[in-house]
Amino acid sequence: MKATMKDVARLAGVGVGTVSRVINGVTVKPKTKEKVDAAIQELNYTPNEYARGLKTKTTQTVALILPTIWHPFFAEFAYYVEEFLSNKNYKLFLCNSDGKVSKEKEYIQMVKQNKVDGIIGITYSDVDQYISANLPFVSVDRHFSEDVCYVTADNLVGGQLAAKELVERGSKYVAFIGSYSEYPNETTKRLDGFIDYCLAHEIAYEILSVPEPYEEFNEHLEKFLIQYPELDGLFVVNDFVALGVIDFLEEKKLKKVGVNCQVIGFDGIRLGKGHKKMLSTIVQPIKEMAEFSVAHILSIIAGEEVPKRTFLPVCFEEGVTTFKKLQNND
Amino acid sequence: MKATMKDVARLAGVGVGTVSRVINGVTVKPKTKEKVDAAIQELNYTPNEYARGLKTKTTQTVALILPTIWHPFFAEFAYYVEEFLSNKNYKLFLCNSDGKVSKEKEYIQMVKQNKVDGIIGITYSDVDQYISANLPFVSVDRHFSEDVCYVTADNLVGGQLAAKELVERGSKYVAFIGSYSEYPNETTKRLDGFIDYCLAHEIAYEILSVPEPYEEFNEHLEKFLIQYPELDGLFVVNDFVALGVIDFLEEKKLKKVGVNCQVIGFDGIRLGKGHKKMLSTIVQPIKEMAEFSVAHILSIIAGEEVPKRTFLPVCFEEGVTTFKKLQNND
DNA sequence: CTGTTAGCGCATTCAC
DNA sequence: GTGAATGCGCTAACAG
Repeated sequence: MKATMKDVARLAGVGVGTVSRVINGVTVKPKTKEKVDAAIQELNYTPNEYARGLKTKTTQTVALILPTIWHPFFAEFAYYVEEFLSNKNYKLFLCNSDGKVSKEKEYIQMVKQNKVDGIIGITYSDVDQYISANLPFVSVDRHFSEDVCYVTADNLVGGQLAAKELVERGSKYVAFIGSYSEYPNETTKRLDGFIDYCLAHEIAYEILSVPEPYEEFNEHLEKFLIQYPELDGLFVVNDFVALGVIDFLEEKKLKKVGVNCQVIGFDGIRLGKGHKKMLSTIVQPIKEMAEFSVAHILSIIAGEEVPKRTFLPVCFEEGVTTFKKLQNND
Repeated sequence: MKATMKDVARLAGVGVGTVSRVINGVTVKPKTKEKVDAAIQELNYTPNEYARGLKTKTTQTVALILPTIWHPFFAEFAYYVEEFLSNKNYKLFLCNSDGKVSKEKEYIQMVKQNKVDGIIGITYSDVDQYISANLPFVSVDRHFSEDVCYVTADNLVGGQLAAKELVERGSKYVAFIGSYSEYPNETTKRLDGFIDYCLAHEIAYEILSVPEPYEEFNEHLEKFLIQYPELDGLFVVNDFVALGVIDFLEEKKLKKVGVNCQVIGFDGIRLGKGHKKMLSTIVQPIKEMAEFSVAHILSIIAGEEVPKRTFLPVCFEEGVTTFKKLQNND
C-alpha cells in the first residue's frame, strides 16, 4: 500500500540503515545514494513522521494559543508566527481558546502527549498553574508569576507616548478609555503609562475603565462623555474599540474627531491598509513580536537559554484622528 | 523521566495491555480499572500520541491551507474550522500559502507523511496535479478537474442577486469591478451571475476586470469611472476591494456613495461588526461553509461517501451603500 | 562505509 | 478478563 523504508531498502538492494542515512543526509557512498534515491523516486516514498517522531522525540511542531483568530491583531500575529516557523521547517497548530481555560489546558497538554515541541501563547485567563518554567512556553503580552519567557510590546511606554502625543498636539484635558480583564496582563500597563505622563506633566485626565466583557459599553461611554464634556483627547485601549468610539462620537454628534477632539488607538492593525481614513495609533511591532516569539520557543526547545523578558518598542503613527503637531519641543 | 505505559502497568501491578484497555475504554474489571486509574493519576501519565498514531495510523489532525490568515474572510473561516474540528477532538494545522504552490505542496505532502489525516484547502493556484480523488481533500471555493469534494457559496446566484438588488434599488447603469486570477476559481462566477441578470433583464452594464495582482488597480479604476461617468451601481468582487473603491470614489469626489451611486460588495466579513457605517454586501455563509468542510473531510477520512459538490446559499445584507428599496415587485 | 539489530510507546492479537 | 508477545516505521548504536 504505502511504501516504507523497508520497501525502499529492498528495491535498492541495501539495508534500511543506509536508506535512513541518505534521508538524513549522513555520509553515504555516492553510488549507493543514487540507487537509494532512485528507489525512493520509484516508490514515491515519504518518511512516516510519526515513526520518526517516536524515535527522535521531536515533532517539528509548535502550537499557537490565542483568544480568537478573528481579531485582526491576532490574525496578523499568527500570520507571522506561521511564516517564521515555516522557515525553520516547523508546523503550526492553531488554537482559538475563546478565553476558555479548558481549551488552553487541552493544548498545553499536547506537549506532554509529545504532539508538539512547544507553545506560544496569548492567554488572558488563569493558566498559571499549568505553566511552569520547565514547560517549553513563550508567553506573549502576559507576564506569568513563574519565570516563564515572555515577549511583549512596551505597553508602558506606549501609554506614555499616547498621552504625550495628545498633549503635544494640543489636547488640554485627556482621558483613557478601555476595559480591564479579570486576569492581569500587559495591556493594563497602557493605562499606567498614560497616567504616568499626565501626572508628570500635570495634565488633567479622566479614566473610563469598564470590566470585560463589554456589555453596555456604549452606555458607560455616553455617560462618561456627558459627565466630562470638556475632554479633547482620548486614548483608547485598542484600535478596535477606538473605531467603535469614533463611530459613537459621530453618531451622537458628541465630538468631531480630528476637529475638536483627538483619538489615539493602540495596536496598529492594518485594517485600513490602503484606506485613507486612518486612525492615529500606537503601533505594536507585530512582526518583530512574532519573530522573537518563534526564535525563543525554538531556542527553548533546543535547550538553550533565552532572555526571560523581551520588550519591543512601540511608535506613534499619525492618522487623521489627531491634530497636526504644532511645534517640536523635544 | 516521562512516564510510559509500562511504568503505569508496573505500578498498578498489571500488564500493559490492561492499561491500554482502560485508556481506550475497553471492558475491564472495575477493580483493576481503579488501580490503573490511580497509577495514571500518580504518575501524571499521558499517552504518547505519536506512538499511538504509529499503531493506529491516525493523527486526529487536519491541515487548513489558505492564501493568508490576514484576510478577514479567511480568518473567520479558519476560526470556525478550528471550532468544529475541536468539537470532534481534532487538531488543526494552519498553512498560509501566500499563493505559493511550493508551500501548498509541502502541506499536501503531510498526509503522505502520516502527519495529518486530511486537508481542507482554499487554493487559487495550480495544485491540480497533486490533488487526486484518493487524497483526503476538501476544496473550498474552487472546483478541481478531478472529482475532489468541494464546498462553496453559490457565487453564481450571488452575482445575480447583486445585480438584482442594484436594479431594484434604482440603478439604471451598473458595473462589475474586480479582478481575475490566473487560475480558475469559483469567484469568477460572481461576474457570470451578474452578467446573467443584466442580460436577462436588459440592463446596461460595464465590466472592469483587472488581472491579479492588483498593481495599479486604482489607475484602472479611475480610467474606467471616467470612461463611464453615468454608472450608478457598482458590484465589487469582494468587501475588501469594495471598501477601497468607496474610499477612492470619495477621495476623488467621483461619486457620492449611497446618494448618487450604489455599491455592493461580497463576503459579509464582520469587519464593521458594531460599526454603523456598513457596506451593503452579498453575505457568504462562512460558518456553514466551515461546518460542511469539516463534516466532509471527517467523513472522507472515515472512508464514507460524501457529496462531491456542496453549494451554500448567499443572501443580501443591506448597509448604507445602497438606496432603500422602492417597491417589492417579486 | 554499510548491514544488522534493538528498541521508541503503544494497540492488538493470542493463549491462559 | 488479563498478561505476554508481536510489530507499526524509523533511528542509532554496533559490528563488520
